[in-house]
Amino acid sequence: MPSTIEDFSQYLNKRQLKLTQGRKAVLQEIFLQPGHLEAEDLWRSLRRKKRRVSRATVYRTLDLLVDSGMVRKVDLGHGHSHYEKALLQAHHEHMVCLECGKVIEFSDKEMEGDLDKLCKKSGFEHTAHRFEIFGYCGECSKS
Amino acid sequence: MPSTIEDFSQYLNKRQLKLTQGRKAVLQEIFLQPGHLEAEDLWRSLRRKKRRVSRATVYRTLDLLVDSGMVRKVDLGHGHSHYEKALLQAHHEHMVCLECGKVIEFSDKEMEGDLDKLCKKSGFEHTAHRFEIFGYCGECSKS
DNA sequence: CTTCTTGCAAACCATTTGCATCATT
DNA sequence: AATGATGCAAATGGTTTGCAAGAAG
Repeated sequence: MPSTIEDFSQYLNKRQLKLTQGRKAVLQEIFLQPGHLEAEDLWRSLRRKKRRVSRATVYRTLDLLVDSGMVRKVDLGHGHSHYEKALLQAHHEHMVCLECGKVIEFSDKEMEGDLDKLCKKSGFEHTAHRFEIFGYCGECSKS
Repeated sequence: MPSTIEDFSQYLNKRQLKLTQGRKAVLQEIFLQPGHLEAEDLWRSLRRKKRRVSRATVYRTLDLLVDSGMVRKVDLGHGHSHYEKALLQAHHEHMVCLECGKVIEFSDKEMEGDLDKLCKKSGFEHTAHRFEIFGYCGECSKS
Protein backbone atom coordinates (compact mmCIF):
# COMPACT_ATOMS: atom_id res chain seq x y z
CA MET A 1 0.00 0.00 0.00
CA PRO A 2 2.74 2.52 0.56
CA SER A 3 4.31 3.15 -2.82
CA THR A 4 1.28 1.70 -4.52
CA ILE A 5 -0.97 4.59 -3.63
CA GLU A 6 1.92 6.88 -4.42
CA ASP A 7 2.16 5.43 -7.93
CA PHE A 8 -1.56 5.68 -8.50
CA SER A 9 -1.58 9.22 -7.21
CA GLN A 10 1.12 10.19 -9.68
CA TYR A 11 -0.77 8.54 -12.49
CA LEU A 12 -3.91 10.44 -11.55
CA ASN A 13 -2.15 13.74 -11.19
CA LYS A 14 -0.67 13.45 -14.62
CA ARG A 15 -4.19 13.43 -16.07
CA GLN A 16 -5.74 15.88 -13.65
CA LEU A 17 -7.79 13.20 -11.98
CA LYS A 18 -8.48 13.11 -8.28
CA LEU A 19 -7.40 10.63 -5.67
CA THR A 20 -10.70 9.99 -3.92
CA GLN A 21 -11.69 7.75 -1.03
CA GLY A 22 -13.43 5.36 -3.38
CA ARG A 23 -10.41 5.00 -5.63
CA LYS A 24 -8.13 4.49 -2.67
CA ALA A 25 -10.39 1.79 -1.30
CA VAL A 26 -10.54 -0.11 -4.58
CA LEU A 27 -6.79 0.09 -4.97
CA GLN A 28 -6.12 -1.12 -1.44
CA GLU A 29 -8.54 -3.96 -1.72
CA ILE A 30 -7.14 -5.36 -4.94
CA PHE A 31 -3.61 -5.15 -3.59
CA LEU A 32 -4.73 -6.85 -0.40
CA GLN A 33 -5.98 -9.91 -2.25
CA PRO A 34 -3.46 -12.65 -2.91
CA GLY A 35 -4.66 -13.55 -6.38
CA HIS A 36 -7.14 -12.58 -9.05
CA LEU A 37 -10.66 -11.54 -8.22
CA GLU A 38 -13.71 -10.42 -10.11
CA ALA A 39 -15.26 -6.96 -9.97
CA GLU A 40 -18.26 -8.28 -8.09
CA ASP A 41 -16.07 -9.88 -5.40
CA LEU A 42 -14.17 -6.68 -5.03
CA TRP A 43 -17.39 -4.76 -4.66
CA ARG A 44 -18.72 -7.21 -2.09
CA SER A 45 -15.48 -7.17 -0.11
CA LEU A 46 -15.47 -3.42 0.06
CA ARG A 47 -19.09 -3.28 1.01
CA ARG A 48 -18.55 -5.91 3.72
CA LYS A 49 -15.78 -3.98 5.36
CA LYS A 50 -14.79 -0.38 5.23
CA ARG A 51 -16.07 1.57 2.30
CA ARG A 52 -19.39 1.46 0.55
CA VAL A 53 -18.70 2.20 -3.12
CA SER A 54 -20.93 1.69 -6.10
CA ARG A 55 -20.28 -0.98 -8.67
CA ALA A 56 -19.86 1.81 -11.20
CA THR A 57 -16.97 3.24 -9.24
CA VAL A 58 -15.38 -0.18 -8.92
CA TYR A 59 -15.47 -0.63 -12.68
CA ARG A 60 -14.34 2.89 -13.38
CA THR A 61 -11.43 2.60 -10.98
CA LEU A 62 -10.46 -0.80 -12.30
CA ASP A 63 -10.24 0.71 -15.76
CA LEU A 64 -7.88 3.36 -14.50
CA LEU A 65 -5.75 0.84 -12.68
CA VAL A 66 -5.50 -1.33 -15.76
CA ASP A 67 -4.65 1.65 -17.88
CA SER A 68 -1.99 2.71 -15.41
CA GLY A 69 -0.45 -0.72 -15.70
CA MET A 70 -0.78 -1.45 -12.00
CA VAL A 71 -3.48 -4.04 -12.48
CA ARG A 72 -3.87 -6.78 -15.03
CA LYS A 73 -7.25 -7.77 -16.45
CA VAL A 74 -7.37 -11.48 -17.05
CA ASP A 75 -9.90 -13.70 -18.73
CA LEU A 76 -10.15 -17.11 -17.11
CA GLY A 77 -12.95 -18.24 -19.36
CA HIS A 78 -15.75 -17.57 -16.90
CA GLY A 79 -17.57 -15.17 -19.16
CA HIS A 80 -16.48 -12.14 -17.18
CA SER A 81 -13.20 -10.48 -16.28
CA HIS A 82 -10.89 -11.06 -13.36
CA TYR A 83 -8.32 -8.60 -12.10
CA GLU A 84 -5.01 -9.01 -10.32
CA LYS A 85 -2.23 -6.75 -9.17
CA ALA A 86 0.51 -6.45 -11.75
CA LEU A 87 3.16 -4.78 -9.64
CA LEU A 88 5.22 -6.22 -6.79
CA GLN A 89 4.67 -9.67 -8.12
CA ALA A 90 6.37 -11.77 -10.74
CA HIS A 91 4.73 -11.90 -14.10
CA HIS A 92 2.86 -15.16 -14.44
CA GLU A 93 0.31 -17.07 -16.45
CA HIS A 94 -2.56 -19.36 -15.51
CA MET A 95 -3.50 -23.00 -15.79
CA VAL A 96 -7.22 -23.39 -15.26
CA CYS A 97 -8.67 -26.75 -14.26
CA LEU A 98 -11.91 -27.34 -16.11
CA GLU A 99 -13.03 -29.85 -13.52
CA CYS A 100 -12.51 -28.21 -10.14
CA GLY A 101 -11.90 -24.65 -11.29
CA LYS A 102 -8.55 -24.42 -9.55
CA VAL A 103 -6.15 -21.91 -11.06
CA ILE A 104 -2.45 -22.69 -11.00
CA GLU A 105 -0.14 -19.79 -11.57
CA PHE A 106 3.13 -20.34 -13.36
CA SER A 107 5.79 -18.57 -15.29
CA ASP A 108 8.33 -19.89 -17.69
CA LYS A 109 11.50 -18.16 -18.75
CA GLU A 110 12.04 -20.17 -21.90
CA MET A 111 8.57 -19.37 -23.05
CA GLU A 112 9.02 -15.67 -22.41
CA GLY A 113 12.21 -15.81 -24.40
CA ASP A 114 10.47 -17.52 -27.29
CA LEU A 115 7.75 -14.93 -27.16
CA ASP A 116 10.20 -12.07 -27.42
CA LYS A 117 12.04 -13.65 -30.31
CA LEU A 118 8.78 -14.31 -32.05
CA CYS A 119 7.60 -10.74 -31.81
CA LYS A 120 10.89 -9.38 -33.00
CA LYS A 121 10.81 -11.69 -35.97
CA SER A 122 7.38 -10.41 -36.92
CA GLY A 123 8.20 -6.76 -36.35
CA PHE A 124 5.53 -6.72 -33.70
CA GLU A 125 5.86 -4.43 -30.72
CA HIS A 126 4.72 -6.51 -27.79
CA THR A 127 2.96 -4.60 -25.04
CA ALA A 128 0.94 -7.32 -23.34
CA HIS A 129 -0.30 -10.82 -23.79
CA ARG A 130 -2.87 -13.20 -22.50
CA PHE A 131 -1.99 -16.78 -21.95
CA GLU A 132 -4.14 -19.36 -20.26
CA ILE A 133 -3.90 -23.12 -20.36
CA PHE A 134 -7.03 -25.18 -19.86
CA GLY A 135 -7.20 -28.82 -18.84
CA TYR A 136 -7.22 -30.95 -15.73
CA CYS A 137 -5.05 -30.51 -12.70
CA GLY A 138 -3.20 -33.39 -11.05
CA GLU A 139 -6.11 -34.11 -8.75
CA CYS A 140 -8.77 -34.17 -11.42
CA SER A 141 -6.91 -35.93 -14.21
CA LYS A 142 -6.56 -39.04 -12.07
CA SER A 143 -10.27 -39.78 -12.13
CA MET B 1 -17.38 -29.70 -46.21
CA PRO B 2 -17.31 -33.37 -46.97
CA SER B 3 -15.82 -35.10 -43.97
CA THR B 4 -16.62 -32.10 -41.84
CA ILE B 5 -20.34 -32.68 -41.96
CA GLU B 6 -19.64 -36.34 -41.51
CA ASP B 7 -17.75 -35.66 -38.30
CA PHE B 8 -20.43 -33.39 -36.97
CA SER B 9 -23.10 -35.89 -37.85
CA GLN B 10 -21.31 -38.57 -35.89
CA TYR B 11 -20.93 -36.26 -32.94
CA LEU B 12 -24.64 -35.47 -33.02
CA ASN B 13 -25.68 -39.08 -33.40
CA LYS B 14 -23.70 -40.07 -30.36
CA ARG B 15 -25.88 -37.78 -28.28
CA GLN B 16 -29.17 -38.39 -30.07
CA LEU B 17 -29.14 -34.94 -31.56
CA LYS B 18 -30.37 -34.22 -35.06
CA LEU B 19 -28.51 -32.93 -38.06
CA THR B 20 -30.80 -30.12 -39.17
CA GLN B 21 -30.63 -27.63 -42.01
CA GLY B 22 -29.78 -24.84 -39.64
CA ARG B 23 -26.90 -26.73 -38.07
CA LYS B 24 -25.57 -27.72 -41.46
CA ALA B 25 -25.69 -24.12 -42.63
CA VAL B 26 -23.79 -22.83 -39.60
CA LEU B 27 -21.18 -25.52 -39.95
CA GLN B 28 -20.67 -24.85 -43.65
CA GLU B 29 -20.42 -21.13 -43.16
CA ILE B 30 -17.79 -21.26 -40.47
CA PHE B 31 -15.71 -23.71 -42.48
CA LEU B 32 -16.07 -21.50 -45.52
CA GLN B 33 -14.53 -18.53 -43.78
CA PRO B 34 -10.75 -18.22 -43.91
CA GLY B 35 -10.25 -16.95 -40.38
CA HIS B 36 -12.06 -16.15 -37.21
CA LEU B 37 -15.44 -14.53 -37.18
CA GLU B 38 -17.96 -13.42 -34.61
CA ALA B 39 -21.38 -14.91 -34.08
CA GLU B 40 -23.04 -11.81 -35.43
CA ASP B 41 -21.02 -11.95 -38.68
CA LEU B 42 -21.89 -15.57 -39.10
CA TRP B 43 -25.53 -14.79 -38.62
CA ARG B 44 -25.42 -11.93 -41.13
CA SER B 45 -23.55 -14.03 -43.70
CA LEU B 46 -26.09 -16.79 -43.47
CA ARG B 47 -28.98 -14.38 -43.66
CA ARG B 48 -27.42 -12.66 -46.68
CA LYS B 49 -27.07 -15.86 -48.63
CA LYS B 50 -28.74 -19.18 -48.33
CA ARG B 51 -30.33 -19.93 -45.01
CA ARG B 52 -32.24 -17.72 -42.66
CA VAL B 53 -31.47 -18.93 -39.16
CA SER B 54 -32.05 -17.23 -35.86
CA ARG B 55 -29.26 -15.87 -33.77
CA ALA B 56 -30.29 -18.36 -31.09
CA THR B 57 -29.60 -21.23 -33.43
CA VAL B 58 -26.26 -19.78 -34.40
CA TYR B 59 -25.21 -19.60 -30.78
CA ARG B 60 -26.61 -23.02 -29.95
CA THR B 61 -24.85 -24.61 -32.89
CA LEU B 62 -21.62 -22.84 -32.16
CA ASP B 63 -21.71 -24.31 -28.66
CA LEU B 64 -22.10 -27.77 -30.11
CA LEU B 65 -19.27 -27.23 -32.55
CA VAL B 66 -16.97 -26.00 -29.84
CA ASP B 67 -17.91 -28.90 -27.63
CA SER B 68 -17.25 -31.32 -30.47
CA GLY B 69 -13.80 -29.83 -30.84
CA MET B 70 -14.38 -28.85 -34.46
CA VAL B 71 -14.44 -25.15 -33.72
CA ARG B 72 -12.34 -23.02 -31.45
CA LYS B 73 -13.76 -20.13 -29.47
CA VAL B 74 -11.23 -17.34 -29.26
CA ASP B 75 -11.16 -14.12 -27.33
CA LEU B 76 -9.43 -11.31 -29.19
CA GLY B 77 -10.16 -8.75 -26.54
CA HIS B 78 -13.14 -7.19 -28.28
CA GLY B 79 -15.53 -7.91 -25.45
CA HIS B 80 -17.21 -10.73 -27.31
CA SER B 81 -16.21 -14.11 -28.70
CA HIS B 82 -14.82 -15.05 -32.07
CA TYR B 83 -14.93 -18.49 -33.58
CA GLU B 84 -12.69 -20.30 -36.02
CA LYS B 85 -12.47 -23.77 -37.47
CA ALA B 86 -10.14 -26.01 -35.51
CA LEU B 87 -9.86 -28.84 -38.00
CA LEU B 88 -8.10 -28.94 -41.36
CA GLN B 89 -5.91 -26.08 -40.34
CA ALA B 90 -2.68 -25.82 -38.45
CA HIS B 91 -2.96 -24.86 -34.85
CA HIS B 92 -2.08 -21.22 -34.43
CA GLU B 93 -2.18 -18.23 -32.10
CA HIS B 94 -2.90 -14.54 -32.61
CA MET B 95 -1.11 -11.25 -32.47
CA VAL B 96 -3.61 -8.44 -32.21
CA CYS B 97 -2.64 -4.91 -33.17
CA LEU B 98 -4.14 -2.46 -30.71
CA GLU B 99 -3.86 0.36 -33.23
CA CYS B 100 -5.33 -0.94 -36.47
CA GLY B 101 -6.99 -4.08 -35.15
CA LYS B 102 -5.15 -6.34 -37.54
CA VAL B 103 -4.80 -9.92 -36.39
CA ILE B 104 -1.64 -11.79 -37.33
CA GLU B 105 -1.77 -15.53 -37.00
CA PHE B 106 1.32 -17.42 -36.04
CA SER B 107 2.48 -20.68 -34.60
CA ASP B 108 5.70 -21.57 -32.95
CA LYS B 109 7.05 -25.06 -32.48
CA GLU B 110 9.47 -24.18 -29.70
CA MET B 111 6.73 -22.59 -27.75
CA GLU B 112 4.44 -25.56 -28.16
CA GLY B 113 7.24 -27.76 -26.95
CA ASP B 114 7.79 -25.59 -23.90
CA LEU B 115 4.10 -25.66 -23.20
CA ASP B 116 4.00 -29.45 -23.26
CA LYS B 117 7.00 -29.76 -20.99
CA LEU B 118 5.51 -27.25 -18.63
CA CYS B 119 2.22 -29.08 -18.32
CA LYS B 120 3.93 -32.40 -17.76
CA LYS B 121 6.06 -30.90 -15.06
CA SER B 122 2.97 -29.64 -13.27
CA GLY B 123 1.00 -32.84 -13.73
CA PHE B 124 -1.53 -30.86 -15.70
CA GLU B 125 -3.46 -32.53 -18.48
CA HIS B 126 -3.53 -29.95 -21.23
CA THR B 127 -6.66 -29.94 -23.35
CA ALA B 128 -6.67 -26.44 -24.77
CA HIS B 129 -5.13 -23.05 -24.34
CA ARG B 130 -5.65 -19.48 -25.24
CA PHE B 131 -2.75 -17.35 -26.27
CA GLU B 132 -2.96 -13.87 -27.65
CA ILE B 133 -0.28 -11.25 -27.94
CA PHE B 134 -1.25 -7.59 -27.93
CA GLY B 135 0.80 -4.72 -29.23
CA TYR B 136 1.52 -2.87 -32.44
CA CYS B 137 2.11 -4.40 -35.80
CA GLY B 138 4.98 -3.36 -38.08
CA GLU B 139 2.85 -0.69 -39.74
CA CYS B 140 1.60 0.91 -36.58
CA SER B 141 4.72 0.74 -34.43
CA LYS B 142 6.54 3.04 -36.84
CA SER B 143 4.39 6.02 -36.01
C1' DC C 1 -45.52 -40.18 -33.97
C1' DT C 2 -42.03 -39.03 -30.75
C1' DT C 3 -38.27 -36.38 -29.73
C1' DC C 4 -35.45 -32.85 -30.59
C1' DT C 5 -35.09 -28.01 -32.85
C1' DT C 6 -36.36 -23.63 -34.09
C1' DG C 7 -37.72 -18.81 -33.83
C1' DC C 8 -39.29 -15.28 -31.23
C1' DA C 9 -39.16 -12.26 -27.72
C1' DA C 10 -38.19 -11.77 -23.14
C1' DA C 11 -34.65 -12.57 -19.76
C1' DC C 12 -29.83 -12.37 -18.34
C1' DC C 13 -25.73 -10.43 -16.65
C1' DA C 14 -21.54 -8.07 -16.71
C1' DT C 15 -20.40 -3.68 -17.81
C1' DT C 16 -21.30 1.21 -19.20
C1' DT C 17 -23.45 5.63 -19.08
C1' DG C 18 -26.39 10.07 -18.25
C1' DC C 19 -27.24 13.08 -14.92
C1' DA C 20 -27.96 15.45 -10.65
C1' DT C 21 -25.41 15.70 -6.43
C1' DC C 22 -21.15 15.50 -3.77
C1' DA C 23 -16.01 15.62 -2.85
C1' DT C 24 -11.35 17.09 -3.99
C1' DT C 25 -8.19 20.41 -5.45
C1' DA D 1 -15.42 28.10 -6.35
C1' DA D 2 -14.31 25.00 -10.17
C1' DT D 3 -13.62 20.63 -11.84
C1' DG D 4 -13.95 16.12 -11.58
C1' DA D 5 -16.13 11.90 -9.05
C1' DT D 6 -19.99 9.42 -7.27
C1' DG D 7 -24.34 6.89 -6.94
C1' DC D 8 -28.28 5.63 -8.91
C1' DA D 9 -30.95 3.62 -12.09
C1' DA D 10 -31.58 3.04 -16.74
C1' DA D 11 -29.28 1.58 -20.99
C1' DT D 12 -26.31 -1.60 -23.45
C1' DG D 13 -24.93 -5.57 -25.98
C1' DG D 14 -23.60 -10.11 -26.37
C1' DT D 15 -25.56 -14.27 -25.13
C1' DT D 16 -29.14 -17.45 -23.11
C1' DT D 17 -33.70 -19.27 -22.37
C1' DG D 18 -38.93 -20.50 -22.08
C1' DC D 19 -42.29 -21.87 -24.83
C1' DA D 20 -45.37 -22.87 -28.72
C1' DA D 21 -44.92 -24.36 -33.37
C1' DG D 22 -41.98 -27.16 -36.73
C1' DA D 23 -38.70 -30.60 -38.60
C1' DA D 24 -35.97 -34.96 -38.20
C1' DG D 25 -35.54 -39.78 -37.27
